[in-house]
Amino acid sequence: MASSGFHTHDHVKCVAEALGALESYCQTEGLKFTTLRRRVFELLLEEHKAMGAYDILDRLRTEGFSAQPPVAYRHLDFLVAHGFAHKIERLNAFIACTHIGALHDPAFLICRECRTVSETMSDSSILALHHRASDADFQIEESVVEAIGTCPDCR
Amino acid sequence: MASSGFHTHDHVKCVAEALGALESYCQTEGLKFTTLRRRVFELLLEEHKAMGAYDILDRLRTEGFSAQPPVAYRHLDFLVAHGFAHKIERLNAFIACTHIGALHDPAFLICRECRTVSETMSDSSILALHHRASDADFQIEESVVEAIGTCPDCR
DNA sequence: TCACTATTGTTATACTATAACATCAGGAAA
DNA sequence: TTTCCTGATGTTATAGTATAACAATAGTGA
Ligand SMILES: [Zn+2]
Ligand SMILES: [Zn+2]
Ligand SMILES: [Zn+2]
Ligand SMILES: [Zn+2]
Repeated sequence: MASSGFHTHDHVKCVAEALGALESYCQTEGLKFTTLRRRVFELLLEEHKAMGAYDILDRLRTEGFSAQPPVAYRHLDFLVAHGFAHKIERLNAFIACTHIGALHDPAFLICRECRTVSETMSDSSILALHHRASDADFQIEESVVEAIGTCPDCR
Repeated sequence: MASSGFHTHDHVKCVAEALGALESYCQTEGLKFTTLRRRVFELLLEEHKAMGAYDILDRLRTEGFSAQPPVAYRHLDFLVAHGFAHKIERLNAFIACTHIGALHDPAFLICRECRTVSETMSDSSILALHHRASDADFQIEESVVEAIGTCPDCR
């Protein structure tokens, strides 16, 4: 068991399921489950903490991969585009999705000390905005809901 | 009348009130209402659109002010710290607050085409995240709620 | 074989933000 | 008045984040 999203869970299973989901997604969509795609996702999955693109890059470099900025961004963007990761705007960083396969507008609890992130599938604050948006004839395409604070472990 | 937040309003009055609020705030807090503070705020107030720090800088430069990055960030940070502006994380840009003086957790509707922003005062009690946060013994210190889409004018 | 497409490699550059320190102006204390 | 302190501004340099553009490669199917 490991701490995640500020509660304990079976993280080994958590990682295995996520990797399995990416592999079968790639198969059914005709995408390649390449070494780098897998490895970048594994790095994001190691802990439930936000990682910057350049953190990823440093890890890849020590493992002997090519480590120019575009390789990190390419694979992170791939994961985000297909719903396996999210960008945390407040931190300019990335996190593995913990609700893979579910259509969702994620909301995050982010510890400013340790960068641990807990993901929720939706949040009523965005519903209020949807209401206001329809009043204004505004079409919401994407939402960012992030709460920054300190987690129990960092207090 | 001008369009703002996707609805018409008296923008001349809107600007005048905001500048007046900053001036009296500075007086009561013993802060100086300097030319640059005033000018940066005026630039943000020109339209209800998010402006990047370097957009501000370009404007200052054409007006003969010193235009090194720290001058833009210093005054933008000043406005944000005292509640007269907000940072739009999704755009790495800034916007004048439209609810000056009110304690609020703002939420934004942001047009991806024209960068026009409409600000809502979200009642933080409606955040489902707060509920989840207290379950997890997580203390929220700050929130980011942004919806990105297209406004009526850009369709 | 050939052509096509997806993926990866590489160089260069753009965009965003802050650290650190020098200078200046105004007000309070000596 | 002179000195000192504080807040504000000026300036240089650098750190951190992200993308454009194009070359090379590998696999697929005609
Ligand atoms: Zn886990
Ligand atoms: Zn998710
Ligand atoms: Zn207005
Ligand atoms: Zn506001």
